[in-house]
Amino acid sequence: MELSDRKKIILSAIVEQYIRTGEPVGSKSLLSVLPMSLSSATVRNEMAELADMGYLEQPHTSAGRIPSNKGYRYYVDNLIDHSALDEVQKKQIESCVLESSKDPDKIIEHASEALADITNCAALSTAPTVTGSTVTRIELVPIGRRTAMLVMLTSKGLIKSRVCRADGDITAEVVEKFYNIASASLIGTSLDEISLATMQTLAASVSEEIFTMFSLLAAVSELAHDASRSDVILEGQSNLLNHRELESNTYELMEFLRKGDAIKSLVKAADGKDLNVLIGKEAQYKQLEKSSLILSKYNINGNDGGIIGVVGPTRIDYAKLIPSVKYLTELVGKLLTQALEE
Amino acid sequence: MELSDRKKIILSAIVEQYIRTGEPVGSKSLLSVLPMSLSSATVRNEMAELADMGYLEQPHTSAGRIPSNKGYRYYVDNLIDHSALDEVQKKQIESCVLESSKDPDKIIEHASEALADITNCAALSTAPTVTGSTVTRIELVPIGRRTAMLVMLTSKGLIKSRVCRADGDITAEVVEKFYNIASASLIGTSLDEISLATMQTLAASVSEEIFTMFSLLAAVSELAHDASRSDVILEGQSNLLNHRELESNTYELMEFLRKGDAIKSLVKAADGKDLNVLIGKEAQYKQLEKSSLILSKYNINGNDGGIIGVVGPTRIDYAKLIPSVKYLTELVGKLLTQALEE
DNA sequence: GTTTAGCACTCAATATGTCTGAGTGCTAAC
DNA sequence: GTTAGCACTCAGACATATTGAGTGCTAAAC
Repeated sequence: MELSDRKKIILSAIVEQYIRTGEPVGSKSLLSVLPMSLSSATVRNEMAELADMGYLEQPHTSAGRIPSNKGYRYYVDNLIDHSALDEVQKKQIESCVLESSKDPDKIIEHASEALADITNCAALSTAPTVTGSTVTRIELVPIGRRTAMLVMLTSKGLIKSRVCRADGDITAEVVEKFYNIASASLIGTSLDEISLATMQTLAASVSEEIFTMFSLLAAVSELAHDASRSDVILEGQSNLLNHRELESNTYELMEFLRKGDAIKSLVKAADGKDLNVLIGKEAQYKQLEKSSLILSKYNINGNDGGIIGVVGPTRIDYAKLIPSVKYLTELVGKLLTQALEE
Repeated sequence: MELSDRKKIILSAIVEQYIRTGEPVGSKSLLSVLPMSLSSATVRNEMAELADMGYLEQPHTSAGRIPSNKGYRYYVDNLIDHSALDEVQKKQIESCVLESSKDPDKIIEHASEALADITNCAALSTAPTVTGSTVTRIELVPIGRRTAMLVMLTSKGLIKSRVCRADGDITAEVVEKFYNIASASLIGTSLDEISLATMQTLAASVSEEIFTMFSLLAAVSELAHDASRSDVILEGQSNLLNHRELESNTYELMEFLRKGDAIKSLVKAADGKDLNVLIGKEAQYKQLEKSSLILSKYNINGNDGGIIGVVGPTRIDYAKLIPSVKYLTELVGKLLTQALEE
């Protein structure tokens, strides 16, 4: 399966030229970018062999070659340097990301926005995963007669809050009772254990103001559910319109990304490795068969955080984007570690 | 400027058929949908006159007619019933909107999502306006050694919160000092007065822990700024891809909507009236010249709230969508009034 | 005066045919 | 193993008919 050096050079040149121009690459036009001097016939022979081996394909008989998925795969795995980030890029990423606020959600959102802009692709990201985290604290801040702010803190440092409205007045006693219940039955439990049903039984245990208490506890369960949902955030979808090879099914692609369920499972599957590149059909979804994903994990305090990545056409500039995405996630990791530091 | 009854019927039929089919409407094909029996020649004469008057235009000599902006305008203003909502639609809207949570932001977001789905257009919305509102309360809930949750309540019932991180430990004294400053200098001031600069001078007035205090106050200003920003929320952009008459410049349109500045000013301009329909060039933006907006205001407790509306091609089903949007905003208004009730 | 039938005319869309050129595969010579 | 040369392929561009939905106009019918 090992390719000769010359084949490597030729494959690499074809991939790069195709990525640049979007046109099938012919033997003749390749000559000018090859480092050695060869005739077009020789190149043709090499290309024919590469095609036989499955690295290239031909849109039609009398056209040049384009890389197959396998070709891209080989290129990504063996022919490029995943850390070769040029200074200009680096600076650009830094300037975009570092001017961010200190709110963790904002940092991630902002970073994916920047990524979408820089790459001219759609960017996707997930907030830090909370799987397995427990509730470490719950605050109830009364605001109106029947409204309050609910703040929940989890063992992994994630903070979630929401406004909630009770079906009865939130008196000092209610607040106190709420704290009693919370510290007795909520603190220390894992997020997935807090369902509407368990809250219901919990509320039933109080003697008075059941309804008030229940509406508060229901809000807690919504909040817990919200926190563990870890939606995929999508930015710069409209960039996908700029890639004409996606044109035929941009709508399907955008809907697919928007729905988020499938992409969530992909992202989850990618969670193991630091960097994940999915090329075309490798992603196993019909809607993605003309697209590639570059997903990279960020770490918070050395632990798994979430994922940031890009979606573009298979004909994406891997050599430039892979290092960019990697670098971006490193930066985001650092920023988040800082932001969540006690 | 008044049209004869027959012209009204014909114009209405043309608009409706064009909306349905997307094809220029010819005199012959109109016959079948007209309530009276006429020859195609007569209809042709009427159509020629309507075209002379500017209500119709012709894509090319040998094609049928399509409504001009003026034609749509007449149709919207005089030929349809803005409240004629059929029961099925009504039920559909209700079922989508009512199952919403109690968080105001979520209600609006959810409603626009539903609207986008129902109409197959992009939906846009703004959170309740805060112009002129003042800060009525600020809560600082310490969470970690250096992190806290900041909650701000405004005179119009809007609640905003965020996590903030201080450049020093948030001790009990700091919290107390913060409350002193807040009640002395923040409560009662209007949101736009809370700038980073004023916070800076405010922080300078404290003797100790200037940096800690400043970082907290800076977060307050960010929060105030956030609250008064009133971004335009966009849902279902991908639906725009389904309208082939927008195809040529979907990207420009989507970017235009995403950027939000221009659309914000449009929405603001629309704020006066309960219902606003902008057809094609009426919106004064080149990117919108093939689109129409239907914007409707929701009220909270009888006061101005925000805007919810749809963006689609000029060839949009006004007769169906106008009542739908209107009804949706009424529902949302009720829900929000309920949710924000003390 | 309004309505209608009839007819010549227009023009986008479609189909058909031809040409061109970039690119290939193969063979035979270097 | 490399290269020159040549026959072959085929998408895309271009020119040219064909079709048909639709128009405007006129003159007759109501």
